[in-house]
Amino acid sequence: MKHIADSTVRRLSLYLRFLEEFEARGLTTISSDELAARGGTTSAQVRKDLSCFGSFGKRGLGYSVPQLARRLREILGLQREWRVIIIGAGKIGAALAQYQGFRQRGFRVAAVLDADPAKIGRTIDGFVIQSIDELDRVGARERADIAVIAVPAEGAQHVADRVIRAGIRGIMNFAPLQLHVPDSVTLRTVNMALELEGLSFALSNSRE
Amino acid sequence: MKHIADSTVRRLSLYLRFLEEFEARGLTTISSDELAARGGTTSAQVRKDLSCFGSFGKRGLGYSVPQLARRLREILGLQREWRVIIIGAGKIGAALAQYQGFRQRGFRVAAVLDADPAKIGRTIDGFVIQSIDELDRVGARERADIAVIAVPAEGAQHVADRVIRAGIRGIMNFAPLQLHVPDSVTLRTVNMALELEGLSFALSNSRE
DNA sequence: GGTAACTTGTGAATCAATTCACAAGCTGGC
DNA sequence: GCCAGCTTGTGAATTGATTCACAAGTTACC
Repeated sequence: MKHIADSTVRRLSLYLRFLEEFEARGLTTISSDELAARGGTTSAQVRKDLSCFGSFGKRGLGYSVPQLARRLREILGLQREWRVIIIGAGKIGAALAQYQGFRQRGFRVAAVLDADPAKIGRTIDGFVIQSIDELDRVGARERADIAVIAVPAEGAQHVADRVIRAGIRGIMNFAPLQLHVPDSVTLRTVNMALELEGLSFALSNSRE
Repeated sequence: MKHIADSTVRRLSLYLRFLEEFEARGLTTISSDELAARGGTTSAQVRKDLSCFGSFGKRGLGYSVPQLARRLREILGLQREWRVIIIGAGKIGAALAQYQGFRQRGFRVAAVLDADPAKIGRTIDGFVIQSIDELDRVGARERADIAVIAVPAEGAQHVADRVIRAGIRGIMNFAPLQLHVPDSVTLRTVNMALELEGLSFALSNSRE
């Protein structure tokens, strides 16, 4: 299959979100124009995005809401459950462990790990915090697919290396730095500082 | 000035992060190659990014670390303090209110607001939670520059509209949906579900 | 059955971002 | 002062993403 751009995948997720809304409202068909309006893009973009994976619409009519939703879930790999390990039981890790949005969309938190001996054994939202030295064991036992790295910047690359050695191939990084991972591993980084600085730049340079 | 792409601004932030590290280690010059290696990009990219704003390097030598860092802080608008209002005192809002990374980079949390009467008056990390109906007043009193929207998806667009009406021109959105804002307002969205689904897609389509 | 009104899917064209490649400039050593 | 060794800054080339534009297909209605 041809390579699919990140931006395309992001938009597919958005489309799916809208489709689920439409589904809940009992609508059965939707046009690329309607999807585009909701996502802040254009109808041509919507059609191009979808055309990467086949043609699901009916000319003159649009797309079947439930059918397209199902197809998008397949494409995004959301029919199955993904098992997530959270590493770092600080503020962010704890917030994520409790976050309902994970579970709702098929991402099940399987364990919470931390390096701090003082935290090990305590519970967060039902999870007993385990030592990060258990990473290999816990990862294997829980058949973890994805690791969420929510540790301070200093330790993050080291943690990432261990995660990869444990055979986990998806990493979501909340540490405020750029991790280096091999091509076989998929990395997404959420860096609040970066986003804020983006706002800072835009605000600084807008009123001219 | 020519329009600067988001991706460029993001990289500038990254470069600044590295420069600060180098500065702390007492290094005085750095080449585009070294910056590129850290950021997972190429030296040509680094030079192009910087060339949007002038030429700061010395041929044959590289860039002065403190000088380039200062210049990047200027470009990104980080010499001044930005005042942030957090709207939504749930899990995410609370985690953000306590997050030290904000303060460290010149973003001062000025207030925390919520719509739930049961929460108003309670404190989070020193902030008395105020009613969202006070938005106009609090925004003006605190001279807020940026609003962080950390409310459930249902209410988010409505909150955004009020934020904009209150004259706030920068929005960082944590609600899992696409907000619509006029061009005069700068919006950044952090959508965990989107990122996770990106991982799901990549993992589903990698082992072929 | 025919026509009017829509909407998709997609090649072609445009617009944007990244990479290439090299002249020009700086430094240190002799 | 001159040469060798680096490194920047930047047009040109390439690669990638988005938008345009339209043929082809579908439905509703008379």
